[in-house]
Amino acid sequence: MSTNTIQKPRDKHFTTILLAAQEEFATHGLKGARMQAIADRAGLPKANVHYYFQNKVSLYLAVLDNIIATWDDFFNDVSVNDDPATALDTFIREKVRLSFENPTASRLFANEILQGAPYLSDYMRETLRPWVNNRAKVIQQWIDAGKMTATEPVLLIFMIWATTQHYADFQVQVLGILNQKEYDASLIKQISDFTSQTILRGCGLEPPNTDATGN
Amino acid sequence: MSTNTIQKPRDKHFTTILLAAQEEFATHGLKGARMQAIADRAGLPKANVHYYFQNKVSLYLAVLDNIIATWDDFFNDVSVNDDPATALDTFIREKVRLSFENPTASRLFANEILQGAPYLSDYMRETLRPWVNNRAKVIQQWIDAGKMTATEPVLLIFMIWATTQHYADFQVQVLGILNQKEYDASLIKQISDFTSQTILRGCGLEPPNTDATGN
DNA sequence: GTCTATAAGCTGATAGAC
DNA sequence: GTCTATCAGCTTATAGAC
Repeated sequence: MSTNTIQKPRDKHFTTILLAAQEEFATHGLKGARMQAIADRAGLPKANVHYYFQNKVSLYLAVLDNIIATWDDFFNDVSVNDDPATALDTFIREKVRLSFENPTASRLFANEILQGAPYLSDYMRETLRPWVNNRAKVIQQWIDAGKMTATEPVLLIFMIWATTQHYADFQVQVLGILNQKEYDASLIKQISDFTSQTILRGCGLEPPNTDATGN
Repeated sequence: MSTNTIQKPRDKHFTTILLAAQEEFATHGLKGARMQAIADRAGLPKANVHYYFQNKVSLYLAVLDNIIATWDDFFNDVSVNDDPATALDTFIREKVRLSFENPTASRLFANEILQGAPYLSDYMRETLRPWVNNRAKVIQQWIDAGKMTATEPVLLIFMIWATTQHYADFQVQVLGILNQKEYDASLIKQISDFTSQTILRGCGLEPPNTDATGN
């Protein structure tokens, strides 16, 4: 009973607080977030939050770590031999899906960057930059192999990020303009199709059939 | 001397504070911004800020008003009779230019939306939504006239916003990945060309020649 | 582990001299 | 109009009972 009751999430409250903090930080940023508001979102007294996390910054770092750890990227395993249309289509659709599934994570990331990325500069230099350069190389190889129109691979990645994350970060604006209360399945489908088709055509690629495959 | 010395900007300090506040609010949002930090950016004592602006919220509203007033939109005067490729190319390039010229305004706007647009809901409903619907109608007329491929006009506008504003809002990330200290003219040209060409091709339009026009 | 109460310091805003 | 000094209230963080 001593060794086999170890749980990775130290406590259910640990996770609860982490999620509550993610929402608060995503909305107001590090400086704007209030420990009391995080406690309220978690439905716990403020002192309880401090029991699990030493202070505001360490809680913020824990949230950032947690997000980056689950920051799946469906463009990792792509290589020259893959079909660029299929690979880019999958990448774009997965990014759109993530935006709707976990908008808070995207917003928190956006807030951190807006504030100058004070706590993510290491991650950007050591992880994100190499990742982008590596993926850009694959796109360049597709271009060199005549599989797609010449373009700027890194700017293409920026465009995919910007377009897909827009629906998470600017959700309030998008819904306000569309005069809708929330995203529904048909809108998400429409956005996925539009984004993939437009960007793929922009790269001189023929978008895969979307109706038959169902995605 | 009594009537003809009226100046619209009540004072040079008025403008100085407004700009300092714009930077602080753009970086940290309303809650995260500090009046002391605004005063420091303006190079004035904190009490001086309160002399010109009653409180934090009214200063924030003044900054928002100031931004929206100068929020030129180069897609206003477009009509069915215009060439969609030229009109969209101009719109995209002007949005890119604004992103590099006044990134702070874009970032402030982004921060307000991330926080749920508490002070811009009226503007979004009464000004922005009608504007988008109106411009979407023109795009739809181009499609109906066979001037461009069928697409979703509103989503196209979102895509242009997202792609162009990305370079202002995520400047730190973009420069970090490109391993550059700041945006230079050749990079801006490259981004303008890429963004316009990719989106126009994505709409089934032939991008205008960019080298000759020097745009 | 949980929670109330409170200390210590920060922040918005103002009073009042110049 | 400008600026120093300062107050009142908010915010982080902890002490200590349970």
